[in-house]
Amino acid sequence: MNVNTSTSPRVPLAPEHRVADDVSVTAAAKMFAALSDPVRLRLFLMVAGQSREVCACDLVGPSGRSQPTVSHHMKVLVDSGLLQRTKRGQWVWYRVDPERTAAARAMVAGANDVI
Amino acid sequence: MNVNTSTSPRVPLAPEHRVADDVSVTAAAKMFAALSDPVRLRLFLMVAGQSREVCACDLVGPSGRSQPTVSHHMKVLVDSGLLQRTKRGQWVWYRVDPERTAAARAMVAGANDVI
DNA sequence: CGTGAAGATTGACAACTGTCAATATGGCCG
DNA sequence: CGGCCATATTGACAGTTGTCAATCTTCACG
Repeated sequence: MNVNTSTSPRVPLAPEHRVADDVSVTAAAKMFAALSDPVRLRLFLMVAGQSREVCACDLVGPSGRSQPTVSHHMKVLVDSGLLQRTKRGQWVWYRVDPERTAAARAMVAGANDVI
Repeated sequence: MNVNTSTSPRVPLAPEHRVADDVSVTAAAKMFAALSDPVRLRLFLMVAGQSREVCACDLVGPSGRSQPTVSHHMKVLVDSGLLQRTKRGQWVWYRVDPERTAAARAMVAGANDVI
């Protein structure tokens, strides 16, 4: 009944819905990479879940990883841009960067659900 | 002047703002891992940026990677849950899974910005 | 100063990942 | 059937990553 059951493609990708430039894609990929490890995602959530800054000293225990490992993970999160770091006295405090996290969320949002 | 300039920590992490259970954290980490490679993130955006399904055959060229590599990347995206796959005739079509992408976005949203 | 504590850095190692060439699978059409 | 086309799988290899023990650095405070 239908001449073209297999709906041949060739409706190529859409005019020029410019996806995103190299720079922002690379930056976004780096943020997602920072969240791609379960331990590191938990560390991020521990910070993002608070309405105030979180001390590094409160992260080692709950994470179940050694201090150097946690330090390494936090550096990855900061380098990705998702978290910000402040040293106060001997302690280090972390907080979310709202703009960068918003950018990450926007990337996951397709063209459809407009966030 | 201030006895406690260094704002000693010990305001430990917050009552029981349950962060997220093991399962969802692991699942979310898997989704972020899927987006953590620039090439793969682009592939995802090519699909997410369209309002309709996208044929696999339209992804190889623009991605600048070999067909097997693209096939591998798309499998990672599907296995993560971010994309859905349908084979129609000889062609394979991809589309976003709205619920899973929403879940991923929710994870990136801290407690503050309530999405 | 010196001591101790918080956090960072280094080095090492196993596990994982992105990539391609080669090959396999499965569907269309003549 | 037979050939072709789209996509998947396999195998191999270089590069990256998560982890810890050991060590270093920085800071507060006597």
